[in-house]
Amino acid sequence: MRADAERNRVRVLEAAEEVLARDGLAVSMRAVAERAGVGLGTIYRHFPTREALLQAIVVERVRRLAESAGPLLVAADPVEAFFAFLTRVVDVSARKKALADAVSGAGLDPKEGLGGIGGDMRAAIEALLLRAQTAGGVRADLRMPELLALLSAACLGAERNQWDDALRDRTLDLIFDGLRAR
Amino acid sequence: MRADAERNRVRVLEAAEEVLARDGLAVSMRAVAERAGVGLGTIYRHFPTREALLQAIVVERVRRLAESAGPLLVAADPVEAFFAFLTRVVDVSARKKALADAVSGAGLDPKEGLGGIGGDMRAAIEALLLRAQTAGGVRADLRMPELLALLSAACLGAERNQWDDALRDRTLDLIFDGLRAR
Amino acid sequence: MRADAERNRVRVLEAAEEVLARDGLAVSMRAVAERAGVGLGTIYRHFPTREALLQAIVVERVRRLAESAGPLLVAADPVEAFFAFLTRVVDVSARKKALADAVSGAGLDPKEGLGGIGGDMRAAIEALLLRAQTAGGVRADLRMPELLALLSAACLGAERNQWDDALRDRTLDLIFDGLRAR
Amino acid sequence: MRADAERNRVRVLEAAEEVLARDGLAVSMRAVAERAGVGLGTIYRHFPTREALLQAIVVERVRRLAESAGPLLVAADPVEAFFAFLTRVVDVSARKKALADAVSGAGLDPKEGLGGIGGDMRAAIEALLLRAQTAGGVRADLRMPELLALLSAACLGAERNQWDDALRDRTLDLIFDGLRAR
DNA sequence: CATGAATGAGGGTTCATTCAT
DNA sequence: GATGAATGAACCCTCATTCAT
Repeated sequence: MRADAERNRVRVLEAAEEVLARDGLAVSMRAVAERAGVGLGTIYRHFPTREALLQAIVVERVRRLAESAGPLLVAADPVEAFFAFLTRVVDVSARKKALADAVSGAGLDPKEGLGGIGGDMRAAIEALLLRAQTAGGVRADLRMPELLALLSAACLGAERNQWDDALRDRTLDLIFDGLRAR
Repeated sequence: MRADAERNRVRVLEAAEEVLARDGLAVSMRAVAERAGVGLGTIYRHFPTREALLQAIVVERVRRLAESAGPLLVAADPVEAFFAFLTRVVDVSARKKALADAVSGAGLDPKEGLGGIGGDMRAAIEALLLRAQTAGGVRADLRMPELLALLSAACLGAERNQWDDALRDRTLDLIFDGLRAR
Repeated sequence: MRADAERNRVRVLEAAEEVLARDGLAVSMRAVAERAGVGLGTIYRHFPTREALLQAIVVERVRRLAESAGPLLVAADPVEAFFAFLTRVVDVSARKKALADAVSGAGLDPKEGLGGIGGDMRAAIEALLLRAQTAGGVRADLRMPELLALLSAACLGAERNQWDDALRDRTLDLIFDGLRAR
Repeated sequence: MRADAERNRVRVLEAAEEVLARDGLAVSMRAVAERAGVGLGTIYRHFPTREALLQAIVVERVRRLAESAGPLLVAADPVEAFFAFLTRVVDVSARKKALADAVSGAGLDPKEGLGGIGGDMRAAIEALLLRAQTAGGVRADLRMPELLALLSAACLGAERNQWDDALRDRTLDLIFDGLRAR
């Protein structure tokens, strides 16, 4: 039963992930259940509340993203690593709805405020920023609040307007130019 | 009766404007009707659909914003004028919900795509951009798609995270730095 | 429109009344809507909440019952009038579910406590009691709390066990014997 | 395994007993299972249906109550014994929810009708009544149907309105006065 | 024309019961 | 035998939209 339950939990999460990526935070529980090929009750067994399910997905997404920063933290070129990570976050936002909301820290939990993205994510960004600044490639006066505001904005824009790769690159290049040390 | 009808149309629009600014795109038709002191049916007489009403407001807002660009088009300092207008748009976005969506041209009508903001707005921005580039204050290679993407992103971020004036200024300064000619 | 709305309000109340009388407090809103030949939303237009609808019915029932005490308050035989009213309340309880709950003051609003039946009802009973005591037909030491407890119990019993007229009379006779002055 | 099964049956019954006493007939099967420290399926192994489980408890309760009448059947004062037993039943009703329903014989199984309380209970009451009547302390014309109706009503009232000891005594005194031989 | 009452699909959630493990 | 995960009907309630008045 443990195996079954775990399998279903995963199916629910995957289905919710997909539906969320496609339709955004407005997903209905029924839609998730159908996508997962599972009864409504099964979702509620694993997640007490709609909110909880969406949170779980979004937290996991952010966790994975933050985790993916690992190699970049020891990359040879700290500046490139910094910009690469920001690009990655925006890229995922363009492909998966509701990530931008997560990065923005709003929508799911209004209290979260600007820096409401999980501590790991924030820490990863901060570490990458510090390395890039230390390496002299990023303005020394760049602070987290503005950086997060910029990242959040880029993610929201990328999701909302479905930036394609080319537009994303050109737009981020402009932003990144503003962040570089002169 | 023509006068009556027109008066009601205006009342509905004004009420919807207010409610939309306060509560965002999730406004209910009933809320608008109550705010306007008008029956639900009256709204539907003037606007066939919830979508249509919101579109109308958003179009009007954008129109007014575009209109406000007029003086800036003949301002003494084209570069300052260009940045001032962008700042104004972001500023309004932070104060009035759903403007960011308008500028993004998405959410209401997904077909609209990136440049879905009304032609006037787009034209105003383009004209300001051209003047600023000609004056040599803005990178010559800045093109409209990226500029609009940036503006849209900033608006969304400002609305979502309720940028205060200080954060807005600091964040926009970073963006603007990336747009300046070197 | 006023006429229509009022007609529907009445239909909803009548339907709810019937269904409530038949099935008790567990009625579903859908059952009421179907019985009334009305959409679900129509119920919610008139009554903001399930609770509110049931309250309204029950309050009206109690009000009518209390009102029906009027003539008895000036009846020639105060003692007979007193017992007649109690009998009537129990009688209605046996025929219409949820009245007993109302008289018991529980189920709908737990705060109500023992004397939670509307003030009018309570006042009517108290007045009838006083007249009957003054006339010397009812024990002078009978107080309201016990009287209401007895009445509530009889109503609950009559509803639950569907007392027929004969059983009701015999049972109430026993109770009334205990209330009579010796 | 027989022992195991029997032990579980008892645990389920005890848990259901407690939960029922506290929360009334609305108990959920899950609540019972958790209280019993047993899986949901285990309950269904022993009781085919929610109804059946509740029935079983109620039957057991009534059985124990009936059993407790034993000493009273040979008590020195038959009249006092009679009233004492009735008081005890009402007392338990006030403390343990769903007993009143049991005594009323309704709610769980509507077919049961008035005398639906187990034969033992009924027999105990009848025997006590007979002794009390023979002793001349209770009206000779008191019959079982009315007596059970009264008892049922008192139990329901005591449970619903949470009679405290004082109110219970005063109310029962009134009822008992109506039952006494003159 | 204006009104707002009516509609009913759809939303989140609960829970008795079944059955794979 | 025991477990508890899965099921899905049912519940209460909201809201865009229609249409009788």
